[in-house]
Amino acid sequence: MLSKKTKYAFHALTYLGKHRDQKTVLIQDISEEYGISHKFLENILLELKKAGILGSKKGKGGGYYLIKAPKDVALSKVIRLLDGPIALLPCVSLNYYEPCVECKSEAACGLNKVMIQVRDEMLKVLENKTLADILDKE
Amino acid sequence: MLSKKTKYAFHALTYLGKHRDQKTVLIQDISEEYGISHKFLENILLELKKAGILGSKKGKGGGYYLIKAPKDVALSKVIRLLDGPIALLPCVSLNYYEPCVECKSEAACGLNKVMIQVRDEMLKVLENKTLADILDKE
DNA sequence: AATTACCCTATCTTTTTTATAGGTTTTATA
DNA sequence: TATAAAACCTATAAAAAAGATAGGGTAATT
Repeated sequence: MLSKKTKYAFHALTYLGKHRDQKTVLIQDISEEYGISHKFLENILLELKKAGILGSKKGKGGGYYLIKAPKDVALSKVIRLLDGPIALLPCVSLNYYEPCVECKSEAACGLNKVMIQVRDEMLKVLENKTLADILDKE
Repeated sequence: MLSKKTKYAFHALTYLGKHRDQKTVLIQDISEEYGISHKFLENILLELKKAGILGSKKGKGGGYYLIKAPKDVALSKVIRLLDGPIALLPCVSLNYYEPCVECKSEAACGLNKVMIQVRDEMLKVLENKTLADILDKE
């Protein structure tokens, strides 16, 4: 399951996507809309900004805004950013690889090989579905 | 990511699958092969037994054995048993459904709809890949 | 009857997740 | 230029989940 952080990130991105007509959106507007703690959401939006998905403006009249087109924000990007690996095992993660301590030989591990297939199937979906798909359905 | 419990369950099932020629396999044999705590593994094997995947025999010469054909042990079954939901959000879980508290209307939630699609794609893989696929690759 | 090994429950420790706190910097505008 | 509004930053605390351990109970086999 996704962490709340990631789920909230998707909610926030959806909200920002729906309000692209306005220059900026306040953290508070989003936090009230979804009942998310202001401070918790703040951390999430900051991470999205550092990742180049959001832009922000400080001071009065400031707030956050989408920097990318919704179709260019893949689900995989958001998940990796907030939650980490998408793969089901560390030994098959593309972005967060770690060997399994109990594994003598990765090359001879059937579990490893099957999980690589699972990962690739998952990525086919998560790399191609984007924020635009979410917005289309709202 | 899968929990260690689930990963260990797959290791144990693989080991049992590879030793189907013998009547039973000791917990200890598996725990030594993979360096898993005997007691921790015991709990896992018990759950697999309760789920009807493994059988066991008590007393001298006892141990665990596979009750099902490897091709009938889907990855999804093992994951759900030890880890819980496969879906990425509680509101799209088939087996562990819970509404999202922040969600006013599930029917109007784009995130919900997209995550249903993701879930279905994941299930396509996880329901069809089985222990037999792991064993084939060992 | 003794041994072997599964069965069960409870508890403890560690890690991760979730949330909070408090101050700093930047910007618009009156 | 003062003030208010808003993002930015860092640290810490609380809660939950995962991982691991302990110790005995029970059943079956030799």
